[in-house]
Amino acid sequence: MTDREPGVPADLQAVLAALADPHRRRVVSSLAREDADVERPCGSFDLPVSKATRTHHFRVLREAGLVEQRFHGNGSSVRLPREDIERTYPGLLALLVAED
Amino acid sequence: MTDREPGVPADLQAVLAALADPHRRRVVSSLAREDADVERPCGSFDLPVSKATRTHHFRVLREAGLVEQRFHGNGSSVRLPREDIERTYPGLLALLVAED
DNA sequence: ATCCAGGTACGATGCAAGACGTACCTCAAG
DNA sequence: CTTGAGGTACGTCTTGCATCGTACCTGGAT
Repeated sequence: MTDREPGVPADLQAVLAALADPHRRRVVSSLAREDADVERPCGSFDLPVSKATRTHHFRVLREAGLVEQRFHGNGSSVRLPREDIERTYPGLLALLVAED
Repeated sequence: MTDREPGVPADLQAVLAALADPHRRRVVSSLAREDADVERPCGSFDLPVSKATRTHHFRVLREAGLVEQRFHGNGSSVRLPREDIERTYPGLLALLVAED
């Protein structure tokens, strides 16, 4: 089963709301720092929260269009739709990468 | 008077949290669309909220370093520290201006 | 002096959102 | 088949935050 989300970033309101959470921002900036648009398992970001909460955060990111999530049965991975984000909100990812 | 170091935007966390609110984002993008760094009375952004709430929002914006607020007795005005913001978070204002 | 518009401080309220436990699902490895 | 890891759904708890009313302050206009 190769489900993919639409892939178009949501409105700026949703995007900023999603990024206003430190855990979610950390996921996105972590992906944005990768060399390419690599697909990473959701568990590879060690978020100090429970499984249920992690599911919640990835849902918010997905619905904001900030990640594409692929479900493969007993696991799931995320990928940063860099092109789409960059086209809609140019410079946004650079801001996150520059942090710290 | 919670004055921070003047002219320096706060960390990205505070900035994004401040911009996650539609009313506050509207104030900033409205200022960012001005021709120059003009000083505008706080009442000139017609926010559909009470006086107390407006005070609250301007405080958040001020503490995030997104506006400079000048108090002149019985009134107050805000100004966008465009240079400072642009230096710390290049491209941020452009994102807000581009919003419909 | 009085009034009023513009602001702040404080306290209260209502709701959204983050966090969690539990139950349940699916697949892969034993 | 059984087990365990990774995920989701649901209900709940709790915290944070936007909002407001009220009281109070200040300065300009009447």
